[in-house]
Amino acid sequence: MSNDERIELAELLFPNIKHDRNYYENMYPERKLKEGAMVTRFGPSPTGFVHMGSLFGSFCDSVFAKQSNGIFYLRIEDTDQKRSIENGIDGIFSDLDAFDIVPDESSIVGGEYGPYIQSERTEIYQTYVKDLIIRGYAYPCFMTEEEIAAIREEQEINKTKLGIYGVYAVDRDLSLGEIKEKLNNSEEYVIRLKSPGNSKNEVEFIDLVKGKIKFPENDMDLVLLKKDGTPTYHLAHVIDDHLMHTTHVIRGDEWVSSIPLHIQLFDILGFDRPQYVHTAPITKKDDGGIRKLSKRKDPEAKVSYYDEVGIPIDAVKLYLATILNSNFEEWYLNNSEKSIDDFTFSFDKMAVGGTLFDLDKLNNISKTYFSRKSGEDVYNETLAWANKHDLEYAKLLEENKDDMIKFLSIEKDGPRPRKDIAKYSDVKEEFSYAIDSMFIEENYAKNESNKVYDINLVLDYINNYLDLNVTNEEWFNKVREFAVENGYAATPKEYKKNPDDYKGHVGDICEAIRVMITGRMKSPDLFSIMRVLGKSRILDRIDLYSKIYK
RNA sequence: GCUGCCAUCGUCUAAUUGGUUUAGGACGUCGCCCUUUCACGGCGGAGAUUACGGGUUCGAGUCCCGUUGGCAGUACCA
Repeated sequence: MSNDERIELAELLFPNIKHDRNYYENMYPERKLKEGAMVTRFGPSPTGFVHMGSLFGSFCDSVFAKQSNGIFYLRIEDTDQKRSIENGIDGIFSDLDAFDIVPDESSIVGGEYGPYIQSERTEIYQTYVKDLIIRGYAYPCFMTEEEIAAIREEQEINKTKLGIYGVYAVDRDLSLGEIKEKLNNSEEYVIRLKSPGNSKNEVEFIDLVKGKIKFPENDMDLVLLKKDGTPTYHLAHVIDDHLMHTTHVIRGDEWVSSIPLHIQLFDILGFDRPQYVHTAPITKKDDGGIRKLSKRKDPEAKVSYYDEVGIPIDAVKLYLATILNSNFEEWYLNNSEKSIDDFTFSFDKMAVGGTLFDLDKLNNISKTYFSRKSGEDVYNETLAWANKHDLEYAKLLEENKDDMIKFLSIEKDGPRPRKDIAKYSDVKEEFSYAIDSMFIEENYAKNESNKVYDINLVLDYINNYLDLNVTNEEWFNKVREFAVENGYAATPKEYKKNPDDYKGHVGDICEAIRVMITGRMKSPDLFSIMRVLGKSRILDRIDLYSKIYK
């Protein structure tokens, strides 16, 4: 086809495209950012809610943009209208928002480089494709699905590479006359790349996490515009990331094999290539095999799962940070005052292979997260959570605010704070003794002890020995005295030496008190609990206990 | 089939870029200690002949080749 014929073809195919590419090049000039600032983007399809994998991706995007004083923007990739679901976009925004991942530019907050929804950029894509046709790098392809399937079958039998390339790209050299004829017959077509590549040549590129990768050059005539004039991911990626001036394309590593195509497209279009960062998937063991975490099969893949179960969002982010950079975990352990924002992430500390999702680790991270929070913070966060997921409990929390904070603050100060809560829902369980109205008979059934304790002994102690206005040490010494007077050993050690000489030891007395006033065998510091409760509530509980066990 | 990536304790990983490594840490697990219980903390154990085989080298977890295994892509889906 001659130059003039290609221009004629381009006009024929895209009569409505009036601008040329310079129009857009001028409309979206280079960003004015500091040296080293990264421009990253998250490009979800509105096909459902955000899952762990894409949350991880967007977390990377935002972290690297933030720490380099760059820009993180969100681009909705909805070029496949068949898969898009209703409210899909809203779901993405609300999920990201819940994790405090805030794009600097998006279809909601706007920005100079929009529109940020691909379905609104069709004209832009077509402008560039029109240019490609004029320059002989693209052509209309009229192959039907059946024809393509037949080719594929043939290729499978011959065990050659699958796809439309070389001799299989039957429409790549159609004459203008032939094309016109098909157009007049209203045959449907797509626009394919007329790949200038040769698979015998090698292309090389640097991936910032995987390093140098070599591929055979792309020689496939891949689809650029679909039958409906909408772009494929490949085309949209190249044009958008160029026009929006993305510096670092961070995406899942299922894309690495398309790299030869993408860099070819960048080159043909005369764009600078971005840096590529391909991240390993988060995986899960399943039936002996390993697969990506799946929204369908794994509840923990759903980002909303964590909120439902009561794992703090920041704990999840902390976990994401530990799988993002292998040196983060140790840093966080050694910097108890710092937060994720204080850590400098780097691409070379990212895992190359897939990472198995480890709920145990998340749990542990969540526990240390809680241990570093003050009682008041734990209270406030738990209340906020309960307001969403357990209104009844939320009400009780509000009614018992002062007490709750006191209980939650026990053994919180000092270098080794308590580390017993992993989820907001644990608070209700672990602190079941904290709220009077929840402290009912059934509580005692849960104390996992079959023992029946000596009520009179405990009453004697409470009435005649307990002084709540002393130090913990003074208090415990008193308990010791009381124990000895009643035939109990002062220490467990003494008891163990001569068990026959005693009825038991101090610990047994504490256990009796603990079970009666908390309903549990385990609790934070007993004396602290008693101080919060006060004598009369202690007596009430003993009274309740005696009703059941007498 | 073709193309590419990956391979260190159950899991996540470290190993100053080939040089005291009896391969380090964290999570999990087990035991002991601390202790009025639990949690925390401390100490310790089990758990990896660095997938396997060859090569280069004075020296290999680290470099090269092969094998095996896992993963991904191979769409008018992203």
